[in-house]
Amino acid sequence: MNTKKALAILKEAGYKYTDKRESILTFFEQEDRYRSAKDLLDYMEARYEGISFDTIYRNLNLFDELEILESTELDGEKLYQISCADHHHHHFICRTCGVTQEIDLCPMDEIAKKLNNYMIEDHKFEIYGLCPVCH
Amino acid sequence: MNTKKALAILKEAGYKYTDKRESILTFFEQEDRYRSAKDLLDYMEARYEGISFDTIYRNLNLFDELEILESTELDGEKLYQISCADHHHHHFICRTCGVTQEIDLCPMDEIAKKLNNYMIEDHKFEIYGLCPVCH
DNA sequence: TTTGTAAATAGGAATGATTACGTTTTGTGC
DNA sequence: GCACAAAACGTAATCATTCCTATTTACAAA
Repeated sequence: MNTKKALAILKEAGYKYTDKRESILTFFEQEDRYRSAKDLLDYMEARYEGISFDTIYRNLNLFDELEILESTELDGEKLYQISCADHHHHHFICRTCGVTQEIDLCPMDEIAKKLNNYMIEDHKFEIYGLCPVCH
Repeated sequence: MNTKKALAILKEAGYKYTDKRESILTFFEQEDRYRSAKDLLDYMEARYEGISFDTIYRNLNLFDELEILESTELDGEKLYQISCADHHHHHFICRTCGVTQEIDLCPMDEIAKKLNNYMIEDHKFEIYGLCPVCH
């Protein structure tokens, strides 16, 4: 995923192109790791004085829906990063810097068989720790 | 885990025995599924007029630390249930009623090998959906 | 049984993340 | 350029949780 592709997805879905949206995408493309709404707000406030929470959160939710971003929830805070692959995968997540490492192994197929009468909607498999740089 | 064993753990760790703590344990023993702080508060308020948030949250955190309860975080809310096994395991969790089904399969051993330079602290593997009763 | 004291609780304020909402501004198709 | 719907502003509200101080209580030692 890159800014160009993301703006195409937005246009396709009938959303407007704004400079704030482009900035948000640039932020996530540059960072390429999990970042919080607060992190984005700090970045945006430096560029757009008086930007509102509404703009931050509305766009984060929108981009998440459109799968331009992927999200997770850690210690009571939602985190977002630029969508990193088009196939099913999981992540190692660095608790210090938010960097992720893709994990392609997923045990769901095996497990689904054992949950016969259960309706499985989704699942979360994440590994937490410190990346090589942070420890 | 049952109330008796939990009270023994409390005593062992030097914590006091109070009727509120016993009530909290009774609640989770009866429920035997993930419940929120709010659920517990409702239960406790019916029994102890004017019980404070502090008592609810302090004891939830304490019981979680002592592994009398196990916890997870779902949709921005912490959930707790009575500790259900003494070996490593994961859960299917029903989104409607909070009932859990133990999953003994864990792919971490295989994955740890692939994350050579990473310091792995912990991991979360949860399956969400509807239990046989709720769908 | 009484007493000292550290732990537990009450009551409510504070915090932090997120959502809501009425008003104003701005992109975009015509 | 114009009209209109979407986006953003500014700020209040909400929700879960934590924090704080005064008061009460459980428990152990005398």
